[in-house]
Amino acid sequence: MGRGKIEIKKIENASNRQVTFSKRKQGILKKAKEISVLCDAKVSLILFSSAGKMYEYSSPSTSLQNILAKYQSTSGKKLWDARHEYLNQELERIRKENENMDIELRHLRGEDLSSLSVVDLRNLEDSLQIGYENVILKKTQWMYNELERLKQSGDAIDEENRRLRFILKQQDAALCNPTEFDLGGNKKGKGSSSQLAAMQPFGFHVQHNLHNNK
Amino acid sequence: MGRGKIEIKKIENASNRQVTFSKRKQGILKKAKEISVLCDAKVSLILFSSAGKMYEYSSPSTSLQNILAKYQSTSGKKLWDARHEYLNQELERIRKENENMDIELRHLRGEDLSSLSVVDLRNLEDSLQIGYENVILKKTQWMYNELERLKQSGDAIDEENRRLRFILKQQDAALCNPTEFDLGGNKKGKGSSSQLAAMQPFGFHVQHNLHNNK
DNA sequence: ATCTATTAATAATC
DNA sequence: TGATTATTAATAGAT
Repeated sequence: MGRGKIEIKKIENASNRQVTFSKRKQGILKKAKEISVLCDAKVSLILFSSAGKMYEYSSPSTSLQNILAKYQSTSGKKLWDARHEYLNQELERIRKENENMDIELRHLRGEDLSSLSVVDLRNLEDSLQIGYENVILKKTQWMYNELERLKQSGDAIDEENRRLRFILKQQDAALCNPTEFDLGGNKKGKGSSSQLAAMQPFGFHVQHNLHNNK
Repeated sequence: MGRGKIEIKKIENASNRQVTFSKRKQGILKKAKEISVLCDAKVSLILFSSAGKMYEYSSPSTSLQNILAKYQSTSGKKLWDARHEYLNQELERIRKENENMDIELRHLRGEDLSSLSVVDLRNLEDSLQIGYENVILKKTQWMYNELERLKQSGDAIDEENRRLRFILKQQDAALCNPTEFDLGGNKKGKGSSSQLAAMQPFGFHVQHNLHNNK
């Protein structure tokens, strides 16, 4: 029905597919209504477009729930019992996973060690060492970056400083008044080092002597 | 479509109604297949005749269960009961908990540190130190216990040794034969120390100098 | 069930 | 999108 016959296979052009879906959706929903009225049938129709939009029809005076309940008792297939089963299993699985993780976390925090064998303790020790070293590495990296950033900002401040001194000297010369301001004796990097101290919320804490007995 | 137009209202003649249901059922099932193929749509169609016979169509590669799950999440309507709601929520909650633990574990192993702030890094560092110290403490404790145990077992061996020597001496005396066996010159603790060495699968590894910069 | 006159659905086009 | 229309598809009623 239409200007030409079409083959029943996926319409590749997404736009055409969408248009066809829209038209046929209208058609099938109408058919669903008609059969339910004409034949006093219970009908449930759910459609999802390829874009994920949902459309549904449920025959009047019968909710989808009722139809599904009837579906289950008629077909013998379990819909929510199966779903229920799945959820329970999944929950059980994840709970176990969770417990294992919790134990591992406690061990890494040095708690509940009594149940561990010496070999376990030794592995834990290694794991903690590796973790510690990685953290220190990361922190050191961050500090280098920060220092670099502050050094550059310090350079900019020095530059500004020199510019200001130059302007002052020019002004002095222009006024023929040989006043000398001591601007605090700024040397390259001094501004930045005080800034750095202010930004550090902690001591350096770098300890790379973990392997001394290995 | 047909020899005459019909009004869409319940067909009172049961026989005609059944015939019409049969014909239209065929038609709507075909339409359902067609739209699912042509438009790559997910379709679920369930039909009950007034006589209670059931017919269904589910688009391939999507079970009715999947469609219903999607129906629920899309429409927000609940198809199954409060128990399921609870299971779903619980699952969601535990999954989240799980993810958090996983992240924490990775951090403690020194992985995925890039997202952390310096303060986080510092806390991680402390946590690792504390964990490490606790593990070392536990291991040291274990070793002391082991030493004590071996010492006592050594004592027992010495005791046994003395008993054997005494018996031999008595036998010698009884035989009036003054033979002297050197039983290996066992002194208290010698047996136990070699046993200890055999039982230790590793070096001592005790490192209590973690706080030297604190 | 099968047939077929008719209506309904819709593919192509605008 | 929305409307039009030439065609095909579905089906009501008859057999």
